Amino acid sequence: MKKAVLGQISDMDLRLLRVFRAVVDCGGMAAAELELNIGTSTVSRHIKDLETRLGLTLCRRGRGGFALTPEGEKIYAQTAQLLAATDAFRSGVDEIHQRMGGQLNVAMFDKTASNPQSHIAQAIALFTQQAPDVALNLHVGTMTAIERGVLDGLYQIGIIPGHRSSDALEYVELFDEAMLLYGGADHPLAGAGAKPLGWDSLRAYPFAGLGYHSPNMEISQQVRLTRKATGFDQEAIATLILSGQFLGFLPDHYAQSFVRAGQMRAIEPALFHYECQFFAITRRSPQPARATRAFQECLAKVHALAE
Amino acid sequence: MKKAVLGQISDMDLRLLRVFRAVVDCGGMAAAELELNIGTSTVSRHIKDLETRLGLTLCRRGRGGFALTPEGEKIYAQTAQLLAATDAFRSGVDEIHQRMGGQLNVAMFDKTASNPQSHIAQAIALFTQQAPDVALNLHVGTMTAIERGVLDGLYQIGIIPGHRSSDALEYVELFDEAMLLYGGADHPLAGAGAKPLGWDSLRAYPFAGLGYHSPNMEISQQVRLTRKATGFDQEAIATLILSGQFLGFLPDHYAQSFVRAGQMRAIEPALFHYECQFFAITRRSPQPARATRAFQECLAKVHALAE
DNA sequence: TATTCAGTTGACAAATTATGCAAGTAAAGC
DNA sequence: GCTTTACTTGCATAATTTGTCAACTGAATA
Repeated sequence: MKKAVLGQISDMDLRLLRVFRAVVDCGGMAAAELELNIGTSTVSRHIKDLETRLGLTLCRRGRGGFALTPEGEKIYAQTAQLLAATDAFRSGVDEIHQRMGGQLNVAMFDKTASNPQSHIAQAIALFTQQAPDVALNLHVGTMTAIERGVLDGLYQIGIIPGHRSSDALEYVELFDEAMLLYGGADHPLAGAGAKPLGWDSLRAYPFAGLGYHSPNMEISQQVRLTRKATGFDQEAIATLILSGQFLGFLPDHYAQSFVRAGQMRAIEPALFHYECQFFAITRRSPQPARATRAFQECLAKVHALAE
Repeated sequence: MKKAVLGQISDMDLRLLRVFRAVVDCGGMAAAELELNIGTSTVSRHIKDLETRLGLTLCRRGRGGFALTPEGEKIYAQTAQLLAATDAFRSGVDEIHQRMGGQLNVAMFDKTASNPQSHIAQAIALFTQQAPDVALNLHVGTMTAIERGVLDGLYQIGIIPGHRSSDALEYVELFDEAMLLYGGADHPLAGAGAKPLGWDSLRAYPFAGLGYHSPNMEISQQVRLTRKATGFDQEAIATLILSGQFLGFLPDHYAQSFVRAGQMRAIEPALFHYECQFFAITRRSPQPARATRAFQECLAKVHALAE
C-alpha cells in the first residue's frame, strides 16, 4: 500500500472494480478466471489490492464457498453504479459518432417470456438486425428493482406492469396480461360443486401473494385478502399454489401448463381476475442513448403491429 | 494508439478525463499546468491521447484562444457526469467507514447571498466544524440547471425557490424572499404622483423578466405582463431596470442597495409583490451520502432557529 | 522581421502495474 | 492422514503509464 487510504480513491483503475464484479457474479475467483482470461493468482491479487485500497474486507473466501461481507455487498452495489456510469459515458461517445454500440441492459418482469401477447423476442430480433454491434444484456427482476435500476442507470430499459407512475420515467404501453385466481387440484374451491359467491367469500381461504410492490399486492390489499404465504417470484407463488394449501393469482399463460397437467385450476375465471398492463420504461433525465431509443421503438412497433 | 477505438473505452484512466476537465475549466493547457502540477507537454499529450481514443477532436487550441468543439462540449458534459459518479463511489466508501469525506457540491440560486433571511453562510460554518474533511464546492446556477444537476448527481444539494415539485427529490423548507416590483429612478411610475390602480394597468409598461423557468416567469405569465426584455440572471434584470426603460421584479434585499443609491424605486410595494419560498433539494434515489445529509441538517437547523 | 505565446513532438527515464509460475496454506471430504 | 479445492504469496519479468527535457511549429504582435 502506497498512496494511503485517502486521496483519489476512485482513481484506482476501474479494472479492479470490473474484476471484483466478475468474481462476485461468477461466485468465486476460480470461476472468474475463465471469464476474465487471467490467472487465479492475478485475480486474487486484484481483490486484495481493492480491499487494501478501500480499507475493507470485501469477501470471505477459501474452501467452502465464497461469500460477500456486508461491506462487500455495499461496494458491489456501488461498483455496479459506477460501471453503469462508464457505460453511459461510452454510449455518449457512440452517440456523437452517430453509431450504436456499447451495452444495452434491459430488465423485465417475472414470467413475461411465456405471455403470448408479449413480443419481446420479436423486438429483440428486430433490434439486433438494426444494431448488430450492441451487446444486449437481459435481466429479470422485481418491479421496484427494475424501476430503481432504470432510474439509477443500471438498466436502460425496463418492462414492468403499470401502477403509480414517476415523472422521471417515460412510459410506453406494450401489452396486457390476464391474471386469474388459481388453486391446487384438490383445493376445496377447485371442485365443480363449491362456487363462492364473491370476493368476500375468498377471505376464508389462505392466500399466497407477492412480497413486493406489484399489482398483485395492490389487488389483494384492495379486496382485503389475508396473505398467509408470501412469494418473491411468481414461480414461488405457483409453488405455493401447487402445495394445495393456498389460492393465488398467476398470469393465465403461465398457469396454463400446470392446468393442462391437472395440477391447478382457475377459480371462477369470469369473476376473479384482473388485467395488468405492461409498459416499457426509460429514464428521462440524462437523455437515453441512441441504442436505447432504438430498442424502445422496436418494442413499440412490434406491439403496435400485433394489436 | 494501441487498443484501437473500440473495446473498453472507459478503462482509459479517469485521469485523462480529469485532465480534460481541468483544461476546460482553466481555459487552456498552459493555465491548467498549475492546477495539475504537470508540465504543458504532458497536458498536451493527455489531451491528444483522449482525442485519439475517443476518435474526436475535442478542442481547438493554439495562439488566439482555446475553444471546445461541439463534440468537446458534449464530452465535457459526459465527463462531468462520469466524474460525479466516481465521487459518488468514494462517498459510498466513506459511508461504510462511517466517516465524512470527499467532495460536497452545493448549488444555489442567484442572489441568495444577500438575503438576510438566508443563513447559508452559518450553515456552512456549522457544517465545516462538523465535517472538516469534506471539500465544499459552491456553485450558482439557474433553477433548471440546479434541479437537473441534483437529479444527475452533479450536485448533492441545491437551494432553489419552490415551484412544481418532483417526486424524485426531497424538499426541505428554508427561508422566504420578498419580491417587489422596481423601476428606474425616472420611470413614469416611480414618481410619487402617478399611482397605478392594479395589475392590469401595468401591462402598458415594458417589463423585464427572467428567461428561464422560475417564479418570476410564472408570476409574469399569470398576470400577463408583456416581457419586452429578458435577463438570464437577476443581475441582468437589475441592469435592465437601471436603464430606466423597464419594470421588473427583484428580491427586496438585493434591490435595496440600488434604492439607497437613488437609482431605483419600488412601485407600490404593498400591492405589487410576491413571496418566494426557498427549499433545499436532495435526490432520493441513490441515498445521499452522510455528508450530504449532514449539510442538509445544518441548513434546516440554522433556518429553523432563525424563524 | 523578430519575438513571444501556446501547444506539439521525439527521445528517453522512472515508476507502476499486470501477470505468470511455482511453492505454500488452510479447510473440506474421503 | 491424504487429496483436492480454492486461494495466497514470493519472485521474476514484461508491459504500460506517467512524466520530463529540449527542440520545434505556427500564429499573433510589436
